[in-house]
Amino acid sequence: MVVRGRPRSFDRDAALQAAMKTFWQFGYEGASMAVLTDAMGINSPSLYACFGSKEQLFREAVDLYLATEDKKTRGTLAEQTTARGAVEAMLQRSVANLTDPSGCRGCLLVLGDSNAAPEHGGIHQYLAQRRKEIQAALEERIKRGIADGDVPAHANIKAIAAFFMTVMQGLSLRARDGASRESMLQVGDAALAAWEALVAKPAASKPRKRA
Amino acid sequence: MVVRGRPRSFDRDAALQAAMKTFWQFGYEGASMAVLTDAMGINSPSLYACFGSKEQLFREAVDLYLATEDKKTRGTLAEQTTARGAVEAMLQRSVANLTDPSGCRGCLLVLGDSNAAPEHGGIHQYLAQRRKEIQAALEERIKRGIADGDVPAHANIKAIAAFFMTVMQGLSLRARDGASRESMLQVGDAALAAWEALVAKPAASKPRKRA
DNA sequence: AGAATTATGTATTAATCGACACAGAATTAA
DNA sequence: TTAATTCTGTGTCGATTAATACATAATTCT
Repeated sequence: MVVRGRPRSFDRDAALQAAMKTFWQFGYEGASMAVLTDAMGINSPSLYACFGSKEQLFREAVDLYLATEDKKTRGTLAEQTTARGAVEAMLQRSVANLTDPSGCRGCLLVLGDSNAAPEHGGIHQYLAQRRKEIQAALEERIKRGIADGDVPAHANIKAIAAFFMTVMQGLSLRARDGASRESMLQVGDAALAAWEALVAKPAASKPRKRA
Repeated sequence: MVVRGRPRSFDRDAALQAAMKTFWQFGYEGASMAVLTDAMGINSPSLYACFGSKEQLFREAVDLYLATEDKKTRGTLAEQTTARGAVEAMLQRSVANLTDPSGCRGCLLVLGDSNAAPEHGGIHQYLAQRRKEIQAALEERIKRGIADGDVPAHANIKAIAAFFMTVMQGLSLRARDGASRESMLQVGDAALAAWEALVAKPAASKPRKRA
């Protein structure tokens, strides 16, 4: 099946990857059409004809990000033999990703919709959903740890996953602020230091006073 | 000393507070002049005559935020008798602040410059400096814990402070995403669970393999 | 070849951005 | 009262935003 009219003069995949890196670096609103078309090497009519709109382009860029950058991080979850090892590897892999030397610091999923413009609620919801999925994957990995026997059965899975997600989101902000990889690894280690206490403590109502 | 010309017809402090809440809710770029002047109840020439520019207004708003909202959080650091208690109180106070029921969720210092528009580098630097000061205050509080004897002398102060700052920054993001106060308190508790391990471990080079 | 189809480049659209010109209003000083 | 001063409201400035109109180029189908 051959397409009929004038053939496209640019590589769609390459243009999408350029768009992804641009969104990664500047966020959704920060990546203006002028910046995007310049980075992609095309004019705006070509962009709209090929991708529909800026928002649809962004969604495709996010999907590409998930399929490439983020997949490596999530892959580490499955590889490790214990839940703790998986979280440790995830943190280290995440820091490596966040301090990308090519200039795209931070996580597209976290910083892409950083300014909450109400008219771009679709963007916000789309990313929030993706973040939710990642947290769910983390919960599943911890649950597997219970099945494997390396995590106590009474561990508060949701709280533990929320904690490590919060740390990774905070690391995204600090990466964008120029934090060194070394200092971020230290933060990851510090978070991991909570592991034993977290899995040991049952999901009790919070005792605000302690001995 | 009486001012000469036509008197100002609005309350400067009230207008500044309205601006602060607007910046708090929308961030620097999200708070457009139209939104600001509407919230402040004045026209843009009055805003410029009174505050200079949008950027100067933002800096004054940040200062007001520090002097009011954030001061309460920092005050808890000094009140507590131990460094651990101070961090615990800080986390709880921070969560309360981040889940402000008036609709301003998250921290102005963290989310105010969320989109890194290169032309607004001054805004970014200003907030980054304020965040740095807060982290320094946290380091000082832990250092005091060493002096008071409730923190081991070999504790890695900078790493501990960076860790809890990272958690609080992550909590800002999750607050903006609508996380419940309950879930955020759980995250704070989880972070605090790392305390004993953190202060116990000397600032050694990271042993990536563990028993 | 000629019609049909699709992409490209130039130029432009309406809307919004931050910022300000200007005239009139409100006050004090002389 | 008159001049000087300062603030207010209307209106608008040039720049930038995302998104297209339009004519032309390049390809396939008949």
